[in-house]
Formats: sequence, structure tokens, C-alpha cells
Amino acid sequence: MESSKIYTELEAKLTQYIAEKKLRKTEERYIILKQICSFSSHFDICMLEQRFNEINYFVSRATLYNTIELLVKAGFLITHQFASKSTHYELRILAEIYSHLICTACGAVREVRDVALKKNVSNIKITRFTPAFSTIYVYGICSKCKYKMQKKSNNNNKDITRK
Amino acid sequence: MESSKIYTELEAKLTQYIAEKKLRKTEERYIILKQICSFSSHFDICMLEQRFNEINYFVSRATLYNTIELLVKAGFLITHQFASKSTHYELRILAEIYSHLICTACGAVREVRDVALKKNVSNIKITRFTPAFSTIYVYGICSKCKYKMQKKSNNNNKDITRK
DNA sequence: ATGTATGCAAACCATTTGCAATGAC
DNA sequence: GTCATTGCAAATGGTTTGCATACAT
Repeated sequence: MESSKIYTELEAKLTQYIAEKKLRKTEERYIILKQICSFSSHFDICMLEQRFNEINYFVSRATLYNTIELLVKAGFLITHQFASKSTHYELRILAEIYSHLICTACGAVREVRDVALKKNVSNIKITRFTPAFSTIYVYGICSKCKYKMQKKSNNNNKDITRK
Repeated sequence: MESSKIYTELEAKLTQYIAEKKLRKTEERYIILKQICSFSSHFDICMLEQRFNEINYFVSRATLYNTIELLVKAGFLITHQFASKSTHYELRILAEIYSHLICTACGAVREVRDVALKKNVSNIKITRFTPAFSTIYVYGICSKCKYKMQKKSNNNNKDITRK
């Protein structure tokens, strides 16, 4: 789905949520949602702040945190904690589609579509729990790091034989 | 598996790892591993520190962090980031068995055994990535919170009809 | 007019870092 | 004796908090 299309859909839902909860329709909330929709993948507060610098629109960091909290509560965003310190966020409608591959050597995160797998997991039948959505992290070694390791291992072998 | 049995197994593996990497066999590293094995589930640094208080054995926080880092690198521990600020750790051999149910209302984390599902996910076939293990978080509403919500909703309805 | 939301600055706190002392090899 | 590891204290940095101001209702 296109970013602007996603925004249009979520804008309506946000308006509905704000009305339901009797909150206030502030310009900030909508422009933050809009910028979030422009990310193709997960992002953190720092990246969002940069984005606002680029479009020359000022929002305080406190408001970014407040609004993100609101969007998480409302179920628009989900949170991730990868290797980096900062919390990463992702639109829930994207997170419902993607699983994450995390390289334990370099920390790189790659997203892969596997709707069937995700559905399987989210539809898990458990007593005393009503599932809504799920996140899947598969840890392993990316091809770049694997290549580096093999090269290193080869060099070590050479060293040994040279002795 | 019993905690002491797990420790015996991991103790040997740690010795092997230390030898391979040409590190040093310090008392601290082994007792930290031992205490970690005594947790039945995930824990954070603070809980580990408390545990050392209880057994009246002093280890500095820096060493706790250093050793945990070592154990993560060695593949004995995996990390979780739940709602609380601090990073949680879990023995990988436990994490390979359990998935996590997280209540989005109260933050409670419940572990469920589903070996088949976990295997399914970890054996995912992807190009340019060699999977090792996976974590699955299913978000939803726990029965306690669901009950509270229903009660609240019922009360609201009563209020409306009374007006 | 009222009270929520924003902006700012200070506080918080888990984690990291630098460095001297210790002790495994 | 050498150098990795420990312990301590200070620094770091993402996030939270308190409060005055702005503004949606």
C-alpha cells in the first residue's frame, strides 16, 4: 500500500479515536501521524525528529513522545527493541505482515513478508488470553557476516598450515 | 529440566567457550551463570543483583553487565524487551521452548510452551540468512484485564440507562 | 472559561565507559 | 610479569516529569 493511502485510512481512524476518548484534535497529532506513515519501515524518535527538521516544522520532543504513546495505546503503532538503545516503532498494519530477521553478528534487521506464518502465530489458541497481533524475531547470521566469518576462518587455516 | 542439571550442562559449555576464546576462568563468571540458572524464567540485572544480595556474595554491577554480555555473545542467553525499562534475559534453552504472551493492558508476560510452533518459525527458509533461533511475542488481552473491561463496560451501560 | 496539549528544562535511571587495582595465566 | 577482568565512580543518552504557556473545546 502507498504511504498516502495508509495515512488517509489512519487519519480517519485517529479522528474517530480522538472523538471516542474525548481528546483534542491538534495539528501536531495529525502531522506526526503523517510523517510516521512516510517511513517505509520501523523508525525511532530520533529519526522522526530528523524528518521534522527536513520539512522545517517544529514539534517538541515531549510532544513526539506523547503522541507516539497515544498512537501505541490506540493500537496504530507497535514497538520493537532491537540492539540499538532507542525504542523503534512500526505501523501495526505493516507489522502484521512482516517478520524480522536479526543478525546476531552485526545487528542488521531485515523484514520479510510471511503473512501465512504471521497469521498462524496470531491465531494461536490459548486459554485465558485473547490474542490481537504478534511479532516474530528470527535471530541468525546474515549473508554478509557469514561471508566474513568464512573468509576469516580460511585465513586462520592458512596461518596454521604455514607454521 | 532441573536448574542444577541445566547448570551442569552449561558450566561445561562455558568452560569450553572460555578455552576457545582464550578468556579467563574467573569465579565470578561461574557463579553468575549458576544464579542465572536458578531463575525459572526471564530476569533483569536488578533481579540478579538482588539474588547475589540474598546469597551474600558480592559482585559489582559492571561485572554483571560484562558477564551477561559474554553469555549473550556465547549464545547462552537471549534478550527480551518487555514494557519495563530494563532489558530482560532468558536462558536460550528455555527461550527455544517458550513463546511469550504479553497483555497490552497491564503488561503482564506469560510464557507458553509450543515447541512445534517455535520449530516452525526457526526453520523458516530465507535466502541470504541462516536462522539460529527465534522469539515470538503474541500481544493481546489477558483474562484478568478482559474481565475488568467487561465489568467497566457493564457499569457504563447501567449509568446510561439510569439517566 | 476550562482544562488538555504543547514546549522547555531538569530529573531519572539503566547502561556504558575510563581507570586503578586485582588476579588468572 | 603480562594483560584480561574486576570494582568503582563518573558520564551517557533515551525517556520521563513538572510546570508555565498556548490553544481546542
